[in-house]
Amino acid sequence: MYYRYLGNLADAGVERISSRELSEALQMTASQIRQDLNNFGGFGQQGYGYNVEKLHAEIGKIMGVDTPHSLIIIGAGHLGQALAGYASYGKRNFTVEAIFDVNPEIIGQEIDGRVVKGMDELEAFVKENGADVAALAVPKSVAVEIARNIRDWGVRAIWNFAPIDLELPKEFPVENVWLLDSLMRLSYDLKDR
Amino acid sequence: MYYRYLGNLADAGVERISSRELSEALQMTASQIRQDLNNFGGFGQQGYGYNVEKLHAEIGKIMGVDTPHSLIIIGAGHLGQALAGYASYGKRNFTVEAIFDVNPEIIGQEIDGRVVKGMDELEAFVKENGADVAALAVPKSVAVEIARNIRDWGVRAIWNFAPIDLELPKEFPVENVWLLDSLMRLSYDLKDR
DNA sequence: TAGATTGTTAATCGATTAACAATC
DNA sequence: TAGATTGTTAATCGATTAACAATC
Repeated sequence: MYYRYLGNLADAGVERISSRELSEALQMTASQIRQDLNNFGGFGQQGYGYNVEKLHAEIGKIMGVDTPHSLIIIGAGHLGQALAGYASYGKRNFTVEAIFDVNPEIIGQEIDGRVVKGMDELEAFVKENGADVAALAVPKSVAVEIARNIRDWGVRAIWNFAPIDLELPKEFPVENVWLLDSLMRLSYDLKDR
Repeated sequence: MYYRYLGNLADAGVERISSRELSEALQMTASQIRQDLNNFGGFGQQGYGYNVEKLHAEIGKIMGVDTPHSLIIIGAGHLGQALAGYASYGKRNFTVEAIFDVNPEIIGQEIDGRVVKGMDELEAFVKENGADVAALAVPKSVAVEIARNIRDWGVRAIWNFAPIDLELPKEFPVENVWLLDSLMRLSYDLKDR
């Protein structure tokens, strides 16, 4: 959240910001912000506040944005194609290296300049090239098995869009993007209004 | 989280579950679970535990899943099309009512059996039919303005996929789905491993 | 030097956990 | 009746807020 907001400020040409100003924009207390930032280091300066660009860069470093990461996309259905065409990965230093699907009609097609590979090529590809993150956009019926396999083959983390628990050891990094959960929060917000 | 897990249990035919068993599956304490559930009502029974189907239904009611909701999709690019084709809305009692785009080449095309309407039809559509939720899958350069408009016209909540703060009054329900944020959490998890 | 604002400690608050009586 | 497990109170813990000395 800090990273995103500071990026916007930097784009807008803002040079410095105080914890009080940040607190108004982000709807939290200035104390909270100073505590948070201080857990990672003294990024501010008494009497001045924080330099926007420097703070943005520091938080980026903490989050690992300064390290390039490779991304492969598994499943080239609607969602997989949307993920493949998503233009902003570069902003977080990610690069899409390959896209895979089982469907023979999709294999060989071009999506945003990349030819979709068959699932039978996945094992060899991962073993040869590795992959920092695999976006899993496949039906939930096959997600668990694919997840287990790609982890064994060398994928380091999974960005999971299948609405199911992947059952991997809990130290293995998984980010679940469960769209229905967020839609359900809206249905809750709409109650009794 | 409870709703999702209990749904899986129900599908698997599990009839009853105790807070202790739930706590093992969900990686939290049994105390926590009993506290959480009791805040909404006494759904369990001493000596027995919780009836899976009943608890699932109760949580559904709390979340508003028992009320049907309408959904419109604004922006029929890759992401909008993926959202339009997403099959599982019914599970949360949502129905996709219409899809809109500005691009003349896309307008009139069929996506999963629905004809894409032009953005110039949006105002009339919303004023006439209303919409509980609008999924906003448009470039961030136009997102803020569209958001302001559709709220004025009668959309009750926004499911926002544009990576920008929509600047709506904070009592208006907005769920931001910021994919790069979750990808960035993975980049953080991958640090120093 | 005076004003501003951080870094940091202490106080407060709320959330989590533990414990156990109630009861199925 | 005995065993199991909830509902709920009390104890603990951690996170947030307030306050202020340090310092730019």
